[in-house]
Amino acid sequence: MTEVSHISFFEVASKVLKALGHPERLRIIEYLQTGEQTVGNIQREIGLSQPITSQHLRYMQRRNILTYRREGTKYYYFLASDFIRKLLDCMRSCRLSLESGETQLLDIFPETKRSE
Amino acid sequence: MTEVSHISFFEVASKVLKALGHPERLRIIEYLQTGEQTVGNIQREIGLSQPITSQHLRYMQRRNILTYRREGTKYYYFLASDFIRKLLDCMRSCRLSLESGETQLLDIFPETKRSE
DNA sequence: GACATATATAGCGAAAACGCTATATTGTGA
DNA sequence: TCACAATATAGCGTTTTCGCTATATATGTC
Repeated sequence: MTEVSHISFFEVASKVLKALGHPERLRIIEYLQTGEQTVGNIQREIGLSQPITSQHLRYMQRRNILTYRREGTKYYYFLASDFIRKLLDCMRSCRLSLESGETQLLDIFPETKRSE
Repeated sequence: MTEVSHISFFEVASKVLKALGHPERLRIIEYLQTGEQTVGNIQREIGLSQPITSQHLRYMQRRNILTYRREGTKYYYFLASDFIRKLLDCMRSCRLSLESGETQLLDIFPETKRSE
């Protein structure tokens, strides 16, 4: 019974959000939604170097977003909790709302050049 | 018609998530869900110093999460887009799922001491 | 034991975030 | 014009990210 009760939702949520605030990590997380994967598979799927992949995975594992299971020399990483899965559901919902045009956000990348 | 089409959802989303990955900023955002507020009100509500408050607001404004409106010497900040509002809805849904016990996440704060 | 495979870890430099103190800017009213 | 109120900005030191290269570790195979 870990007593985390005095830590507010904001502390917890912000920590998770921060950990997901990286494009490659988001891609990894989404990839893992279909189930556990080895480091090698993740690496090839996302297109990252081996150390970078490993570092992102470890980063998220330390923050309890991922866990892993070992089998011989292979490491299978997977989503650590239903909460993360719930969050991913939310993300997908937001994504759809964006892509359908239901909502939009103006110029998250204002540095984007037009016609160059 | 800004052409952001070649920038994937992951880039956009991660940028927003990163910006929200801070407890005080989350609090601010949630506070603004009820409508626009002056810097002073936000500052008092969240309990931050004036410069810190201003900096967080500017940080989020630069990332197009907030916008402001000026009236005399007062600055009214408010949520910049429906997408952000949608995201907040998702957050609330996740929050409820956490608090109701429907989902949980184990030890996001492992450094938390027990009985000390 | 030699070697390959799969993955983790260390170390490093550049960049960004963070919180703080001090100061500048701008509008308002006497 | 002077002073005040509301807010922004600058500058600084510390910490955290980030991506990279190089190396270590552990397991399986011959």
